[in-house]
Amino acid sequence: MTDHTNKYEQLDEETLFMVSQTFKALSDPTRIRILHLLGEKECSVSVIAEELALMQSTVSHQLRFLKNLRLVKFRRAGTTLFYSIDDEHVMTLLHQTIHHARHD
Amino acid sequence: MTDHTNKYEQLDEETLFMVSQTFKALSDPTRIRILHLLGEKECSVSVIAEELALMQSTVSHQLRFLKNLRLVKFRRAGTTLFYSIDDEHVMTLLHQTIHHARHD
DNA sequence: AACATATATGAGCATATGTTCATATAATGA
DNA sequence: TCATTATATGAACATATGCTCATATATGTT
Repeated sequence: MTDHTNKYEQLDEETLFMVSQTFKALSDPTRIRILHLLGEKECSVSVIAEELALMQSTVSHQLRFLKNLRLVKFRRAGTTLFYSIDDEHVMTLLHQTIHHARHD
Repeated sequence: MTDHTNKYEQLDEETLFMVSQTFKALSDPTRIRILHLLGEKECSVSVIAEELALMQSTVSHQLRFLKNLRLVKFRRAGTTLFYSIDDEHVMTLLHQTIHHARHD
């Protein structure tokens, strides 16, 4: 027999954690600006800092955060590290939301 | 002439704020659980508290937060308030991200 | 090796966030 | 009106967050 009591199915702990982490990454203006810039072009830390008028330290801290969540990756060229997007799905979320914010 | 310097176009302040607010709403496990439940069915405050094992006060505070951002709405029936989803776009973001979290 | 350049990191600080407790408000019924 | 039920609210508190400063690390150059 099919269960017709229709009890609500909770989100499991692990999914809940992953989902909240993903949205947390996108909830800070600085991180949004960094991701949006990296969506346009691969950038070094210093270029990000310059384009967005942020302290090098601030950028570096936020890049570590984004790297831990595997939203960005980097390649080394001498002493310079070039960062780029590593999660297209999250960029899709970002672009959808930017579009939504602008057209409502 | 077209500008070939290809300067990066910043996100404007207002968009940045709206986008970060939207993601902030989705960045907390309690709010995610509430929204996910309301996505299944319209619920009173006390039912939400019971189903999710949360204090009535906690639910009420979070509902105020979500109501301020117009993510939920409510209708009154006597002393009971029935809350429901008021932003399908944000629910789409949530469901996409849940799906993504589960299938990677 | 000594130095310069690019980036990373830890500590300290101010602010933001989420929960709980106690209480207020609102609608209903006796 | 008084009591009851459902919800909202403010204060207090603990924790999380993001920035800045100072400094460490890593690579390349002379």
